[in-house]
Amino acid sequence: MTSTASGVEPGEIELGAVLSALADPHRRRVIRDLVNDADGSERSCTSFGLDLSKSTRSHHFKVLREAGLVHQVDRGNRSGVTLRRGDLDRRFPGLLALIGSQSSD
Amino acid sequence: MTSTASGVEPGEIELGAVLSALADPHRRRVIRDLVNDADGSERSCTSFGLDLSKSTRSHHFKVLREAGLVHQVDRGNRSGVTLRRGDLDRRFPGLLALIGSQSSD
DNA sequence: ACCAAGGTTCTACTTGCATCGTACCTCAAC
DNA sequence: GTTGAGGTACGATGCAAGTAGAACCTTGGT
Repeated sequence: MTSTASGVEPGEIELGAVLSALADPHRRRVIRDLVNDADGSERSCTSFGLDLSKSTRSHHFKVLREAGLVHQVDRGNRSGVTLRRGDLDRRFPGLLALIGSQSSD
Repeated sequence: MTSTASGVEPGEIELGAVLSALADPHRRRVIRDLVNDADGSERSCTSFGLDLSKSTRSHHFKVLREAGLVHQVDRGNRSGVTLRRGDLDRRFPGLLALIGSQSSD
């Protein structure tokens, strides 16, 4: 029903949760791709080419969502994942640029 | 014997390891304190007020060392911990500033 | 010479986390 | 309306990580 879906408040984003989320290579790859996408672009969970079972993939997006890194819009069929660029740049300036600039490690 | 003690090469510092290291609150606190210290200042492991057993404390400094975040000089009695500010700023610009600016979360 | 304090290593325990399979839901397409 | 694909939730499992205690080493201070 196009709800905003379980994300923390902009002011509640915690550095520990963000760093834990970004410590995982798969999740970091998702964020890197989103950073380098056009601003506000919406992608589905499967579009990142993660080589994982779909339950594991869903889990990782839940972590990203609960850490406050992405918004996820329920479109019934698929789900629209967007980077919370504004909130993140405001709270952790330079972080997204850093993630986006890394080649793959 | 004042050896340089098990640190990765400047070019070998990996973002994943750094983020994993910083995901832990205790380790993040150590780095935050070091960032806000005078440049190149050397501190002992106990000087950070970590409420942990000394074996656990030693473990955390090993993680920081192996991730490339700190150098540790063996002075026999105590140990001199220093932040690898130059290497880190060069490789991950903005990261240390980010950690240093966080109050405590 | 002794003792206390700072560190490291080893071992062990416990918790957390990544992973997957299954079941279930929603919608788009045929 | 049935099927298939995208997602979520739950339960189970296996490995990684945080924690601490004990034994040991080194050195500064008494």
